[in-house]
Amino acid sequence: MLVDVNNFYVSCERIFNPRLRDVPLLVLSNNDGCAVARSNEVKALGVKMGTPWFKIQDLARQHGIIAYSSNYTLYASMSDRAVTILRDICPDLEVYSIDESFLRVEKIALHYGGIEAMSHAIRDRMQRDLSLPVCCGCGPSKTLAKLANHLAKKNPEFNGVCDLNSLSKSERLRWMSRIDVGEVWGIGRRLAERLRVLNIRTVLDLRRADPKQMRAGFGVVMERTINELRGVSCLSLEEVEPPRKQIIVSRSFGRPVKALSELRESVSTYTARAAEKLRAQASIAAAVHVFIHTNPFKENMPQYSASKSIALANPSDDTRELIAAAQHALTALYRPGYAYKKSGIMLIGLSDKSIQQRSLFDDESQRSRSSQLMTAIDRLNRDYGRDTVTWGSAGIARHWSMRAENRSPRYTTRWSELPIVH
DNA sequence: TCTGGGGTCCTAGGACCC
DNA sequence: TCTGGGGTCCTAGGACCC
Repeated sequence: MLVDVNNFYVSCERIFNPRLRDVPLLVLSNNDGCAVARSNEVKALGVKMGTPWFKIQDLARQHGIIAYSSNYTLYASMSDRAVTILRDICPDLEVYSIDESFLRVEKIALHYGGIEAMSHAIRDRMQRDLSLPVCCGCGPSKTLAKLANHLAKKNPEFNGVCDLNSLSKSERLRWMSRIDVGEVWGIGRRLAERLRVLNIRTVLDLRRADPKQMRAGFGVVMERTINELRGVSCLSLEEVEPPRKQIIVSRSFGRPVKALSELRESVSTYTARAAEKLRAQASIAAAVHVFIHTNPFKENMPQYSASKSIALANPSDDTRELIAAAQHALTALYRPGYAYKKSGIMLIGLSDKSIQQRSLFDDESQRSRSSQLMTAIDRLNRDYGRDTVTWGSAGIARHWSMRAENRSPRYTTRWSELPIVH
């Protein structure tokens, strides 16, 4: 079963601010760039996912669309609560994204008197405990559960719940013949285009294609997708989240940045954040990759885009070493005279900290001091809030930082931002 | 003024080994 | 006329997901 929150970010904003409930509401990407979540009212006005905010503003004024900056602290916190509830109902669970989980339900559903009853129990509980609307889709493979979820979401007659197993075969095929092939999980824009050339236009067309033959033309992923559509499960439930293989932190700037000193602050800030994530999953990085670029949408401005990797002498999770490497890369990349729009860093070549290869000149005492220092800093920042202890090179004023002009309070994670009831 | 951020997997091709 | 067979590792690029 796939459980998916409807319009997740928008729904989070509505929990603590009931005034937002019946108005057209948008949530914008970082830097207030484009629409990443839309209420049903906004979808009805024809606003597409990813539309730049400045292109919607006239429409917004006409129809009273309200736009919020994204509040990832709130969304992550609500996501954690949702997963806690789902795990309580069904422990065989894979967290697939911030607002979706796959559940293995065949046994547990029996206690609820079937999948449909279980689905409604999930919907009621999410509504009652979190004020979050969800849809449940169920099928014999992940791809079919995804498809069922799509049906539940788009067709009111399903009432938010669709179990493909409970439909007759002819009903299943009829629904499949009505859905565009591009809606299938794993079929993106490019593949959908290529499939249409072969006259494969609907989910049913794809289901009828020959898996072996399609593998030759499209690769193994396509073969799996077709088999999954036929009810042959090829993708397993991944209950334990594997550690990340790379960690990226990057942001667009709130305004164009020209000075190397400001780029340096941004790169240190992002590296420090990436290093925290690295330590949180008990990994070390073998190399640091830095990139900077100008605004590609400004076609009449001089463009520059560059990136560079620096390998560390010894894989590390020490913010000081990672920042030093990142700054070294930035020095090599920087060209004066450009208006930079974005910088970012990647930690790559990640491996488990507990099995690290030491070098001939390794200094055990230094290494242990480094670990203790990083642990202490992480704990201070966790207990007393981000940036309680910060890095000098990351700057203080940070005039380059991203725009977020209408962010809601962090209702669930800050004492000072708790909602107040009058 | 103005267009996000963070990931994964697969494949082809090159370089190299014996 | 005419130049093997079997393998690994790495990287870049393309596709996808939310």
